[in-house]
Amino acid sequence: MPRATLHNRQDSLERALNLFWQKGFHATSLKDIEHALDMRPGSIYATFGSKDGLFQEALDCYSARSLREMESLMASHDSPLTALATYIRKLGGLRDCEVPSRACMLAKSLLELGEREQAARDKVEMLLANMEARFRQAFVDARDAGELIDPERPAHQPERLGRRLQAEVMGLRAYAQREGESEAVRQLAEDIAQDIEALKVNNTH
Amino acid sequence: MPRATLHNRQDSLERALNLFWQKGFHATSLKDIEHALDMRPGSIYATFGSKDGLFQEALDCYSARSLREMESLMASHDSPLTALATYIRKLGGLRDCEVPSRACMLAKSLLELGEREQAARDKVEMLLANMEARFRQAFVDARDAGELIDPERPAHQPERLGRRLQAEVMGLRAYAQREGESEAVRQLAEDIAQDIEALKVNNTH
DNA sequence: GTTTAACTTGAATGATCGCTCAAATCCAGC
DNA sequence: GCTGGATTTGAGCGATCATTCAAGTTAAAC
Repeated sequence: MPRATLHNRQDSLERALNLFWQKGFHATSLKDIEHALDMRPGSIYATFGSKDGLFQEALDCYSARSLREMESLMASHDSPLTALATYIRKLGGLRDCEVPSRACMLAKSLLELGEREQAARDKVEMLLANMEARFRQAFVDARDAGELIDPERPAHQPERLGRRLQAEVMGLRAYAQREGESEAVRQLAEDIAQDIEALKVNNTH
Repeated sequence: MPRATLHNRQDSLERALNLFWQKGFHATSLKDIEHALDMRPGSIYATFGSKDGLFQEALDCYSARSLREMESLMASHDSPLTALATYIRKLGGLRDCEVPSRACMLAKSLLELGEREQAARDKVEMLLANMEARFRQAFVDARDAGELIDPERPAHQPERLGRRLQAEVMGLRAYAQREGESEAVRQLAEDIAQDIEALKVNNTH
């Protein structure tokens, strides 16, 4: 073993993620990446294969982090529905956060990528399906705990609630991408959160 | 007047819109545009000034069409809330439609455009604000007609309902951009539509 | 038929794109 | 200190990017 790598792979991926998340796939150039990672083209290609490959690894990075945060949030609440409402209310503060983009990286990529980036698109689809499955599981947990006020209603099936929540999150975060009063985003999140709490038995609203 | 224009401006704009809507701003090259409009670079620049200028005019074109459709839908229903529910249910059929993209062109552009396309971004923000204002107006009409079941509830203020609807539409259409069963999109739209109808007095649900 | 100005053409521009690879660099093992 | 092989470098590749403009084309006006 005649030489150690100069750069930490995970750290490089986080930096690349921040770039792609902020500027999108097409608007991010190799020049941008070289600067952000402090690596020369040769090293980048030796490590990640291609711009597309780096992008896909960054997507994994983003998705893993998102799922980790979601898991930690679910673990810290007894009630799945309360956890989800908290999740949404946190997104309501996005406008005042310092993040590469307020929009969801997966949604942003879903809308941006075309046929020429089929592999990355497939990955986005899979990661979105994972996220939706996690949402669905939260509603299954809620139902099994007897938390759902009307589990027989078709629209309150975990499958439909999970799907709906994913769409709400994509919509909320797209809305948060707009310039404008942060209070509007907060209110929007509050309204969505209250709709989730309204699914709960014995809720006071 | 020594020569008539060979190409119809509006027709060219529609073609450009379809291209940009499908591929996004960055992934659409002048080559693509030349082919779609059957025009050479010189004509394109003489007519529209720049790729950015053409894009912005295409945005106007999209927004005007969307507002026109919305207006026509509102006019054909006595109840604003029923009209909005119909609007959403129509979006539920997006997966089976032949459109350049299932996603909203404004949302897609909002997520894609960066600081380098500031002028276009500003235009997107304005057009989104217009659309949100139209949604808000529909809820004002519903309230003034006594259609709203609980007009005093904060979350049922027209301003908040309009904002919410815009976010729901962006979320629904982003979700529709995914590959997958068209039935899922239809159910999602149905669930949103029913929530709108639930705002209505004397609704049977 | 000639003039004239608007319109169209397409080769060419410099910049930038993602990417390659031969050479330089570096350090563990001896 | 030397050596071997993994790692890094950066000049440079061909392709493509958005854009320009001098020249060519066209049809209304006279």
